[in-house]
Amino acid sequence: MTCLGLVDCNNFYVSCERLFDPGLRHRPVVVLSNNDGCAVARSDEAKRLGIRMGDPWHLHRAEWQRKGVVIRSSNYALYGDLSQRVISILRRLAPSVEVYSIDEAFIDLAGLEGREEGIAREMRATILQWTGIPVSFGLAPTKTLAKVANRAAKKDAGSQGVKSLMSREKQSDALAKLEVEEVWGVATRLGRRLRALGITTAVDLREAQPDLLRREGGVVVERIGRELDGERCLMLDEGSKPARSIMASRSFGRPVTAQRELEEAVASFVSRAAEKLRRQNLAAGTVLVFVHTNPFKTTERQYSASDVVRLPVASADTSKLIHAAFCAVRRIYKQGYRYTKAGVMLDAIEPADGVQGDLWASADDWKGKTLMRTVDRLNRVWGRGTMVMAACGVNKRWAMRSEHLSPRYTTRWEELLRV
DNA sequence: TCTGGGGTCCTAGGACCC
DNA sequence: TCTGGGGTCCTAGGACCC
Repeated sequence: MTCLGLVDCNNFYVSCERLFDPGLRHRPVVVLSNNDGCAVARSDEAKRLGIRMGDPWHLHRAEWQRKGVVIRSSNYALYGDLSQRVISILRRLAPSVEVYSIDEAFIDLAGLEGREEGIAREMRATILQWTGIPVSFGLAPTKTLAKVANRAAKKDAGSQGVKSLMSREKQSDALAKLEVEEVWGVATRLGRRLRALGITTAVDLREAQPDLLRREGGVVVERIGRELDGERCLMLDEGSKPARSIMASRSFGRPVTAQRELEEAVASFVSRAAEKLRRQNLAAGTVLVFVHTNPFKTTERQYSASDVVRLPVASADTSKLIHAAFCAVRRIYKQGYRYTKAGVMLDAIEPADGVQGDLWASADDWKGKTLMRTVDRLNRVWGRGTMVMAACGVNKRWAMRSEHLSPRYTTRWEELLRV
């Protein structure tokens, strides 16, 4: 059985702040979001005080002060830099690494089975020594189980930051203790539906029939169930895919009412998003603008709207994108409302050289050369690991169109042709 | 006065084509 | 003008993640 590791930096933003201010150690620390809006990271001490993710600062300010909580505004440049350092060490130590988020990565430990715990402990010590960032390792045969393992590594002090769920018995133990909503990919909505079926713990989800899960929650939930059962459905994805959408948005510090002000904000969002676009050598085909009033002010009149403008030709040119965005603003702006947030989303993204984003092989050609050529082109254009529309598995009724017929996806044409 | 800012994937369903 | 199977492509919106 092959082994995956999930490496997760502990309370990442807080750990970063502590590196540069050791006086923060052993104290309750909270890092706030942009505009100092709400808590986005808490130290263990802060968590013990009952401070939750997303707690708004302005509502808890006095209370936190009383409890001696140290507050920090976020510094994403710093976190990004430290994240890169951790990742580069991982890349040196592991054969393949998938960066999942700013503070998490999956690593492949295939071929190291039996020694994975020792190896993880060594990696952990190295990362701590070289960067000062404490990390936790979860080891398991699938990504979803590795998530469970990682959580156990953090919760269980005796594990010292490394937890292996490579054996079925250990998996059963850990899953029995886990509420279904705590499984990666299940949140309140899906949790509610699963509970209605009598599935209340992660182990229930593992034991459930895949076709039941398919019927109730689609391919996503089926996949989660199989993954918990030790079947690998989510593969390690090393190739960093080009972005499919790029967004820039902000809450305003104070309510905005004039169209003029909205336009100014939108123009700055577009220019930021366009920069990101160009840095990745991409162009956008559509520009979406959204605005809304303060949803927390239930007594005020609410309004929210969005509008998409299609460009005749995909572009990364800031002025063209701004022009499109202003058309959208003109359509959605209404006088008399107090806007507190707006944003811009660039979509229909394609490589700047003008090659179309989606590549198709029609069903007639499934066994033929066209498919091979399509996948080939796909790999050339997008890099590897990006084809998601192709499914392998039972395939009698291709009329299902975009329904994914298999819980597994692949970009390897050998595998596609085998279907 | 003040409640983040990004993203991804999947599904349903409509318009349209041969 | 209608029938109908088979298929493409796109969009909106839901759900989730960090």
